[in-house]
Amino acid sequence: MLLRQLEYIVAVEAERSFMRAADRCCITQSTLSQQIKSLEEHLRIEIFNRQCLPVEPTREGWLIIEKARLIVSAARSLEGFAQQIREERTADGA
Amino acid sequence: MLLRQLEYIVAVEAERSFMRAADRCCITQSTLSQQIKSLEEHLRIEIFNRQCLPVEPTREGWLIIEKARLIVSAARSLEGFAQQIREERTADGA
DNA sequence: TAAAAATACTCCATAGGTATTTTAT
DNA sequence: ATAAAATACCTATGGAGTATTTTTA
Repeated sequence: MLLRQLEYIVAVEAERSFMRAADRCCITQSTLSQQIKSLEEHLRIEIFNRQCLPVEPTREGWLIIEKARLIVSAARSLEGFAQQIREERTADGA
Repeated sequence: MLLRQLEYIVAVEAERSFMRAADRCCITQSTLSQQIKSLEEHLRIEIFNRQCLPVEPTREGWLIIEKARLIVSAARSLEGFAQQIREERTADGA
């Protein structure tokens, strides 16, 4: 399970479209589709229902996406925190 | 930044050893060393002080590891949650 | 029939391994 | 001297791309 794959499902939920989500993630629609499929196979849970357009999360997908959002958010927070540390370092002239 | 790399620094903090942490993560010491270096370069923060043995986190490393632990824990929780969903599914006979 | 998602390839970046060297006690 | 971490080098998996084929509405 990759952090990126969690970002992808969060993006699809937000955009309700694989194409737009791919744009947002700066990857192709093909890669997004493959990576989400790969995550679904890993978890053995279908996250999105493609039987309709626009795509929407399955009942189980919603629960996964909710947790994914927290993880993605915490990961971004870690990156931001690292940047903050670096900035404080230069401000100190260290 | 990879989820696995966060697992690696959490393991090193727990084991206070790259070798034992590698064993725990089922990878070689070499891979662990490379992946932690790669993470440190990505964040541009030195997480562990190797000038001493056993290795210990730097001042800044502690802060990163603390946040990493939360993310790793949330990721494990997501995997466990997925398993739970699958079990409920079979229990329902669906 | 016109969008959007899935798939069949191809490529290559990098996670991971083995063997060795360097470093810390 | 010796245990542990770093590094040089290699391999192979899989993340990502292009082109095309299904799908859904």
